Amino acid sequence: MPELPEIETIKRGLNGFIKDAKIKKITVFCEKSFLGNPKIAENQTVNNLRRFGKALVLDLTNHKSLMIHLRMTGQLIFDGAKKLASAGPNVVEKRYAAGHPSENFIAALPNKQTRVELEFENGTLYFNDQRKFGFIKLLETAEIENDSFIKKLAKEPWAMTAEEFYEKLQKHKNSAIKAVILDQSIICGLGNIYADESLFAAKIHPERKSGSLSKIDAENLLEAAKNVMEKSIASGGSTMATYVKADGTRGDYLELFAQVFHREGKPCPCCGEKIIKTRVAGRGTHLCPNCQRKEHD
DNA sequence: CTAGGATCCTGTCAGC
DNA sequence: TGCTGACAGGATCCTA
Repeated sequence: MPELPEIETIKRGLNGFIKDAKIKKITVFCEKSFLGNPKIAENQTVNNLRRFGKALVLDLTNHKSLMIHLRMTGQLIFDGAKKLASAGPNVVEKRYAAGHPSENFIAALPNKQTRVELEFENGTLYFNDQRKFGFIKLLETAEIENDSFIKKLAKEPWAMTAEEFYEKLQKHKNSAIKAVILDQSIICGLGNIYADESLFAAKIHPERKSGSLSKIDAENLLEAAKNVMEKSIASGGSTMATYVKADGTRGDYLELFAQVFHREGKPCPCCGEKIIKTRVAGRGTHLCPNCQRKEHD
């Protein structure tokens, strides 16, 4: 899915469209994609957009909130006009799309993969999700922090000290480091892409036991995680803007920053060795066998 | 408690 | 062409 940088991008992007906008009607096409009674969120205004790790939360006027998790293939696509008057009369941007990159960003909606549709006064927000792992959940605003998922989230890399991170790695010393940094209760925000990118940047082999990392390794890895995610947020994450190039052809937003992810067979940007793809912690894993050594002293 | 694997679901792609 | 299995930007549940 969409990892932390994508959700942060979605939050910032949607803010201009749906903050202070009223939800007129909610249509649920797939029952398991919406938890709770959608009627309760109708005729309510979105006061605030918040992010908790990879979850997006829309706070409503009636002290309820919609918690949205995109998981692997979720997307949020808004079709309509920007709310901000500052957008002016010549609003070019009529659609804002972000999340799992696919043709849905530019397709006619709703379509086969549309699970929930939220009609606002100024447009429509589509929640698309091919694999149905994602969901929208209606909760009391006061209960958001007590939600089982949000409650166990660890700190984000920016809020964590290298010492803290190192201590956490020691607690899971027999697991592969990649598995450990994918665990949201240990460090929050990384997914499969940024885990691979962070490990590459810190020159750490994904299969190394967490306990074999030195304090310096831990510090480097934490720094790398911050850097790769900041860079992705700065480039707009996975959005319609990065998916459709200026000439109308399809691009891959990974081109903007990925050094190893989806680059198997291509030269390592650091040493020229061929990037390889393996399997670690049950996930496809990309690395440079020269820059990231398993053996170390 | 940790660690690893199966599982939820749909779609696409490589290999016969 | 049609079938089959592998796999996918996540997290949880079950087992040992």
